[in-house]
Amino acid sequence: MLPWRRFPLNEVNFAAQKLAFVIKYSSLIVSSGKIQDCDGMGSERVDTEGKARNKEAKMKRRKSDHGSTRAGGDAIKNNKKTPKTREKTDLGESHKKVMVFKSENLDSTISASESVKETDNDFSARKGLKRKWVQDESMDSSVIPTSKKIKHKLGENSDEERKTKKSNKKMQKKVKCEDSNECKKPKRTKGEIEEARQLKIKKKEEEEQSRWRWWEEEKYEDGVKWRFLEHSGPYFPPEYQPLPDNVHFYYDGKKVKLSLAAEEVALFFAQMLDHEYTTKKVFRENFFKDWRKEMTDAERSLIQDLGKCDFGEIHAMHKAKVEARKNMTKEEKQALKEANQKIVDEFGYCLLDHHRERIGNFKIEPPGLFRGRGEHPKQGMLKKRIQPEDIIINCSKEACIPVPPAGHRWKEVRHDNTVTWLVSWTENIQGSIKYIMLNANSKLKGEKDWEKYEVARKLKSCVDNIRSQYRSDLKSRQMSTRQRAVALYFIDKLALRAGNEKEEGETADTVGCCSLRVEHITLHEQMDGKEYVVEFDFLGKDSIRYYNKVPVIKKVFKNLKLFLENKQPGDELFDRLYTSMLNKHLSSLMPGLTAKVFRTYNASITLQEQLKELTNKSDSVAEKLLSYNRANRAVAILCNHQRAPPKTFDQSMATLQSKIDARKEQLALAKSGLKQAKKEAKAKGSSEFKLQTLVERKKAAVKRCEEQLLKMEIQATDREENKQIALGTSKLNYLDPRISVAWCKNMGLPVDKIYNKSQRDKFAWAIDMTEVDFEF
DNA sequence: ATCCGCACTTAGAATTCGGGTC
DNA sequence: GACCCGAATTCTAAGTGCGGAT
Repeated sequence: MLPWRRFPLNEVNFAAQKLAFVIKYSSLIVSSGKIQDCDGMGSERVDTEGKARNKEAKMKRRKSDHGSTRAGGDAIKNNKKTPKTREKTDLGESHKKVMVFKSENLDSTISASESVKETDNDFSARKGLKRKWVQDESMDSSVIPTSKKIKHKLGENSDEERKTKKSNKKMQKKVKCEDSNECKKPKRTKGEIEEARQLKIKKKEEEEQSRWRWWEEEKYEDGVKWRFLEHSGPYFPPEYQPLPDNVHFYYDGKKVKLSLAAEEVALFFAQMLDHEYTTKKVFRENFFKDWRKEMTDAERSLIQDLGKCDFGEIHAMHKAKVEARKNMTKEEKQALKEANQKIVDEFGYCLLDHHRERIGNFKIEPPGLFRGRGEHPKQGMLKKRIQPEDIIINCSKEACIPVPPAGHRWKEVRHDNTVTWLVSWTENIQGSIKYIMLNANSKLKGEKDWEKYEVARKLKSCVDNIRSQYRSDLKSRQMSTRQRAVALYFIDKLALRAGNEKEEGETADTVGCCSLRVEHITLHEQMDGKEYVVEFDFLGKDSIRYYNKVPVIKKVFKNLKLFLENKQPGDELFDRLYTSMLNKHLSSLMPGLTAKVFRTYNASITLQEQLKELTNKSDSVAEKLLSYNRANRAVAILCNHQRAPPKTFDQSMATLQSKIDARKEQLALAKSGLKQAKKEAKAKGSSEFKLQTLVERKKAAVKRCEEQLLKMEIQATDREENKQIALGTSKLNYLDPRISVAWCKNMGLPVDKIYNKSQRDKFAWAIDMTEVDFEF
């Protein structure tokens, strides 16, 4: 690697540092406790008008910026902002990040872009491929239930094939029975349980065999997502059931019988009464406004004050219903489960290019009160019931078009194979479009996912150049270029999101990199013994707080100082920068490169490096898994994936601790037992066979005890470290699964130690194709 | 050139499942 | 067999970014 391509030394996160961090960060997180409230930072929020003015000014500048050459010379004098006191956001116990990693540049490896080939679209050739597939891995539609019409399309495999397959399965089952003890110990309720278990195993095998190995097929021509698509349409939630006669709503102490529409909305509110939402002013106001819209004139003139409404009985009824559900008999639960399964069978699958694919969300979202995240201005608004007349169906021309519910018709039926959705509707809160799409284990999603990681790998080979480019851009004479360079520095180093512009008043006030405001950063020439520290404090996606103190290079620091000149807290930090410009620039550096690719790249490369550093082949399984989780955790911290600590966290930790203590006692007991046995054996001479075996047995007991203790202790460490960190998001969306699969192979671990069933399904392509020596 | 609608990914919370324990 | 708890799944909000209309 050429020296000039590298980050200067103070930027490189050395392996030793990182290792120390990983070992240390657990204690940091554990000991950090509560973070200060944002408002404690002395930052002020500007009123909406102020922000709107800002935006306007930015728009004007956007037009004139071309001519500007002197950096900072044309800084805008901002309008005076009127600060507004804002309701405090309860951020809960989020962890304080003390250090964030940066991945060091690795020697570039040219990535395998060949996997994303775009060629032959000769359908007959493809057909041949497919036919081959059908023969090789016939789908047994008699086992996996489908809706009628989908089933008949599936009937491509001959009975003969089916028979052979079945007999194969029988053989497999027999073998299994012989070498496992499953057959030997029939359980209490044996018959049924055993049968169910066998059925499950069988189903699993079937699934494995019927998996569409799309990654072995050629890709379609650009833009074409499918050639044939058939489905049963959406599943609608049940109609509203009026309240029983003994449940009443009271207004101002008097019983009021509400109209059906008003009653339904009242129930939405009553259901949420235990939730904090219903105490919030904005929520209550929005709800009340929308509720009144649903009332009859008479109701509207009577019910004027939400405070006088008594939903007590409705709330109690709802709670009783929930309780009753919990207390259902086994038979009732079983019946319910079967009914649900029937719905899944009918609506949960579609047929896409001769393959049966699972749909991700085939149920229409039921009506209710909108629950935004954070301080959402629209929280509490009524989310309306979706009618078939709101629904657009997308499927093949040749397919059976799903039938709308009786007496209804679809808004539209279209046949657009350049999109992946099956059903769409427009939601009434933001006016945005909602879609029904395929499950994550589908070809459509999997292929895209694979492609995403290939783009990120491509970035690996040119990231050095890009870094040196934005570093030299820090000195650019053009203000917008400098801002772009600093933003890129943050996006790369801190894995910040792009930060698109948002419509004022439509959503919670959250920001990403390009939309950062002056109030979100504080500059410290010196802090905690470090130079040029930037302190970030803002709410990001989902109103999750990002708090971090980061030492930056001098040039970045000086630029930030410049950007802050003559600005108010509510002004934009990067007033000359837009995500569109940034992405346009990035795509000129590398095709397909956008801001979010950096997140994927840095996440995956961090995982790979961490795994390399943290794991040894000689470690025990539990230790390996702890290391894997720690590597995963390092990524989650980098990407700021937080979660509310589980409600039962303290309790479950205590339980685990008491188990550990008990095990320790047991171990001590086992040890003294061993000692005693050894003593006796020695006294009676080694000829005593019985005593010798006793010693061996005791030894084994001690060893077992020790192992179990270690395992539990590791589990406790893992859980403690994970208190407020969510691993799932990075695992599912940012970490190239091939890194994990290769690691498993290297470590001699089965993949199901790190991926559960649905994760294995989602990453089937990676599990199938990854070799031990895979390098991201 | 800019805006905006659209499509699709990413996100944490809520709910449900299922296996272990008493 | 009831109950409890962590894991898995579901749900849907909230982002990103492309590309066509203007």
